[in-house]
Amino acid sequence: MNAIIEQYGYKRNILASNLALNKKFHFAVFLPQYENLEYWKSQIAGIEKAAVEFHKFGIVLDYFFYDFNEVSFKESVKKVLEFDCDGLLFAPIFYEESVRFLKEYEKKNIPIVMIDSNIDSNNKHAYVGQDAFQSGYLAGRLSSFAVKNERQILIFKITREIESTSVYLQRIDGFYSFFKDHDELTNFKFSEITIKDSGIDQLNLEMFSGINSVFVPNSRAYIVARFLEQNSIKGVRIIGYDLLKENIEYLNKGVIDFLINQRPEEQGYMGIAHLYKKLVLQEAVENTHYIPLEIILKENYFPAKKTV
Amino acid sequence: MNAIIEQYGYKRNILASNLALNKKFHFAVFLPQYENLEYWKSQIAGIEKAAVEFHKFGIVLDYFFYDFNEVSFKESVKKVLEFDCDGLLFAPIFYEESVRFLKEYEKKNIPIVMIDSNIDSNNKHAYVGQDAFQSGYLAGRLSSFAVKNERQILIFKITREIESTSVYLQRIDGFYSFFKDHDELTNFKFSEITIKDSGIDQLNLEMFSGINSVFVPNSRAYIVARFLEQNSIKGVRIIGYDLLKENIEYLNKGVIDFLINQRPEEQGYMGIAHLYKKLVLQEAVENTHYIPLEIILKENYFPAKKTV
DNA sequence: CTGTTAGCGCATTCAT
DNA sequence: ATGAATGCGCTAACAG
Repeated sequence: MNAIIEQYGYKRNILASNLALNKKFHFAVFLPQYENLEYWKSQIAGIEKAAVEFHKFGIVLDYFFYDFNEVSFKESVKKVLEFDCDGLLFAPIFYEESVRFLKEYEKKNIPIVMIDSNIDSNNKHAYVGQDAFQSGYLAGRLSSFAVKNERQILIFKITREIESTSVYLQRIDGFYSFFKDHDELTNFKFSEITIKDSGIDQLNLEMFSGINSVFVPNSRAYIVARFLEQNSIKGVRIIGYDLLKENIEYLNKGVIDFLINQRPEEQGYMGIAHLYKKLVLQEAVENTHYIPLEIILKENYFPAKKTV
Repeated sequence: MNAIIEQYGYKRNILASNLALNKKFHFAVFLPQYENLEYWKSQIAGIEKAAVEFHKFGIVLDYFFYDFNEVSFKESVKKVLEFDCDGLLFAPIFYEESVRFLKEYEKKNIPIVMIDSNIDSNNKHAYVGQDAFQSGYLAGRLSSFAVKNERQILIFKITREIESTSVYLQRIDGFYSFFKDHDELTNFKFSEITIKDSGIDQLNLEMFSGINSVFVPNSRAYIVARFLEQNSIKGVRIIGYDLLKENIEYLNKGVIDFLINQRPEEQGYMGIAHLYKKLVLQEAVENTHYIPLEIILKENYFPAKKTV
C-alpha cells in the first residue's frame, strides 16, 4: 500500500519527516591537527560554517584530530572506529595507514567523504578536492607566459619531514605534461631541487643562477620568494599554491606572480554539505566534487571573499 | 512572557515553524528574456537549481521576462508591480527605467536582490555580481603578460543596439587604471574601436595592424577571434569575458588567451539563496555578494564544472 | 490581552 | 502484516 503511494509522484516532506524523527545526525570529522596550519584552519572554517548552517537541521559534528605523525594517526583511528555516527569526513594524509583505515571503516557501511586528496582508487567514496595533475598542467601554462622566449625553469620542492600523500608529485607530473604537449615551446629547460622543511637555510644564490621561473608545487612558495627578496633578485617568476598569509604577502609585493587556490574553506563546507544532502535530505549526490583551479593574481585577490 | 523566553537563548526550530506556517514563499524573478542569450540562460539555470533545492522549504518562483527594449521592459514593470510576493530578484538592464522601477517597488517594502549589475547607489538592496572596475583592472594585468616589451593594445567595443547599463565602461575604466598605477609599463600604447552588434562586417584588417593585444570588455571576444582566425592573423593576445560556447571554442583553439568568468549560474543561485535565507530562515545575510574574478584559460576550463 | 488548542506531515509505537 | 494513536515544535485561530 505504502509502496503504491510512493510510486505515484509522492514527495516526502523533509521538514515534517525530520521533525518527527527528532534525531541528531552525528558526523565524525577526522582531520590533521589544524593549529598553526593555515590551510587546515581554512578547511575547519568551512566545516564550521556548514555546522552552523545545518545545525538547525539536526547536524552535530564530532572532531577527531591527529598530529602529523603516524603514531598519533593510529591512535585517532581507534577512536574514530569506536565512535558511533552517521557519516564521516576524512582527510587522508598518510597514504598506507589511510587505506587500511578506510578498509576497516567500510565495514560500518557509513557514508564517507574524503577531502583534500583522494586515495580511493575505485571511487567507492565521495571526494571533494582538486585535480592535482591538472593543476600542475595549468601551472605549466602559467610558466609559459615568458618575458623572453628562453626560459630556465626550476621546480623547487620543499617537503615535510614526514612524507604524506604526495599531491605535489601529481602536480609536477602535470607540469611536465604541459610542456610535453606543447612541443612548440622548445626553449624551456628544467631543473629540480628538493630540500626538507627544516633545511630552509640550505637555500643559496647558486640555486637560482640563470633561473627565469620557479614552480613550487606546494604551499611553500613564500620561502623561495622571501629568499629572492632578501637577496634582491628580481625578474624571477614564481608560481605556487594556496593563499597562505605569507604567500599573499609576496603576491602583493609582486614577488610571487601566480597562486593556484584550492579553496580549502569550500572544500570543508562541501564535504559536510555532501553528508547533509545525502543523509538528512536523502538526495542523490554527485560522488566527486572537483574544486575549480582558481588562478590568483594580486589583482583578483580579495581578503574578505565569501565562499559558497 | 514570550519576549522573556526569546531573550534566554531560545532558538526557534525553523522546520517546525515552517511546517506550522504551511505557507509558500513567492519570489518574483524579473529578468531579460533568456532565449538565445547564453549568459542569461546560465543565470536561469542557477535560479532553477535554487528553485529545485528550496522547493521543499516552500519556495515558489514566478518569472517575469522582458525583451531587450524599453517598451517591453515597461510592460513587465507593470506586471511585477501588480504581482503580490515576498521577495524580488531583479536584473537592471536599462538604467533609468530601472531606477524608476526600484523607487516604485521600494514602497512595497519587499526585499530586493539585484544581480549582474548594481544600480543601487546607496546600497539599500542586496547585490550579487562582479566588481566591474576591478575586473577591468585585472584584464589590464593579464594584458601585461607580454611576449615583447612593446605592446599596442586595442580595446574593441562591440555594443548592443540598444544601450543598457554599461558595465563595460567600468571595465574599461579599470583597464586603464591598471596601466596608470604601473608607470613602469611605459611601452604600452592604446587605441579604441567601437562598432555595433549589427555591424560586424565592418571588421577589417587595418584595424589590427600593429596590434599585439585586444581587450574586449564584454562577451563578444569570439567575434574578434573569428575574424583573426579567418584572416590567419596569429600572435595577437585576446582577453574577454564570459564562457559562451563561441568564446570557449576559440579559447580551446588558442586564439583567445584569457576569459574572465562572471559565474552567471552562481549569480542566479546566490540571488535566490539570499532571499531564501532572509525570508525563510530569517537569518542575517550579507548585503553584497561579490562574485570572484575567475580567470579562465584553456587549461582550467572544465565543461561539467559544478557551481555551489 | 493571555492561555489553550488544533493541526502542519511524518515516524514511531502500540494495538489489532 | 495493517491501522490508529501519539508527539515532534511551532503557528494561528479561538476561547476566556
